[in-house]
Amino acid sequence: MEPAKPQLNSLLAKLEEAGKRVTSQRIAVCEALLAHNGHPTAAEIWQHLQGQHPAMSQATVYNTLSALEELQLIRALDIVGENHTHYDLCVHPHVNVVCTRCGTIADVHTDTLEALLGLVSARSSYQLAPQDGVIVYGLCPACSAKL
Amino acid sequence: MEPAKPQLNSLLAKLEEAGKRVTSQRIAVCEALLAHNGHPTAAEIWQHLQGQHPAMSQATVYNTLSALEELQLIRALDIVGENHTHYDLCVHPHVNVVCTRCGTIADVHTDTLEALLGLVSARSSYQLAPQDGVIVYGLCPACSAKL
DNA sequence: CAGTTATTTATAATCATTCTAACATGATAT
DNA sequence: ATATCATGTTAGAATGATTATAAATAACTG
Repeated sequence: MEPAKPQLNSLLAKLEEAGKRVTSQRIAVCEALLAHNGHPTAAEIWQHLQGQHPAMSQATVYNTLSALEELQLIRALDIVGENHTHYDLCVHPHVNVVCTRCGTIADVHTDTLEALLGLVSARSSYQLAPQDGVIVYGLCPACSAKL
Repeated sequence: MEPAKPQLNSLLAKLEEAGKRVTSQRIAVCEALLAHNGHPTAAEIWQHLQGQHPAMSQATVYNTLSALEELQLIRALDIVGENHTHYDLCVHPHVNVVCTRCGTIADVHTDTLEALLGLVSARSSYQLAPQDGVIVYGLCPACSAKL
């Protein structure tokens, strides 16, 4: 059901394919991305790396994330009410569900997404590939329980 | 098909209902919102008002937009690749389609939306009300023609 | 190894948004 | 009306995430 999480090696291989150098910093950022089981921000990645790579600059984290995003290995998520950009490791077609209360982001995988986007596409004459991103806002279970 | 654009009077009435004062600045911001046939940013509103209300401060524009958003009369849209927050005047359930190339935002009204949300809701156990917002990224007709 | 290019780093700059404190305005009650 | 008080506005400063800059470093190529 859930598509497998990308492997470190495949990320690094695709960086190399694209003519980017596979530096220790980029390896570390990729490792941190994979270690974070969620939708990390640049700041979270940088903090996570402070222990093992105290010399890593924030600019390098931003640069690496930009490179990965350009290669479509990760996807940027800008969420209303959050001031940091989050990143999604999963680039398979899926929906990101975001809680309007607490900001929690979840991934939803469904095989019918394509068909439904096809209908939206027909109404808008936009070309919608599901890997381009779908964000739905709502209430997460925890927050809706509190009401 | 397309829900009617909100009227100036109804916006102001709802501000008043909520115990907010209907000041000349707030009227002007609402007028500018309605005059902009799209998804304006705070900066665009402020620029548009420079002619008629040269004393209007940017803080007032931001404050008014925040007030309208809290009352759910407009909706904030944070778009990947855009550094300004856009606002959507339409708070009826609909999909915002965003071009990944040029950032153009379109509103799509479709009865398919409910089906999409029902599906996503079942898989995520999030409570999804369609007016909470749905954003789909893709290519607008103009950009896809250029490829 | 030498030369070239990409990458990293620290730091400064940018810039949308928010905060602050003084002032103005509108509502309310005498 | 007038005084009072809460609310709104303003200019300007502060915040803070991200990006730009320029010097130093590391990786590839021949």
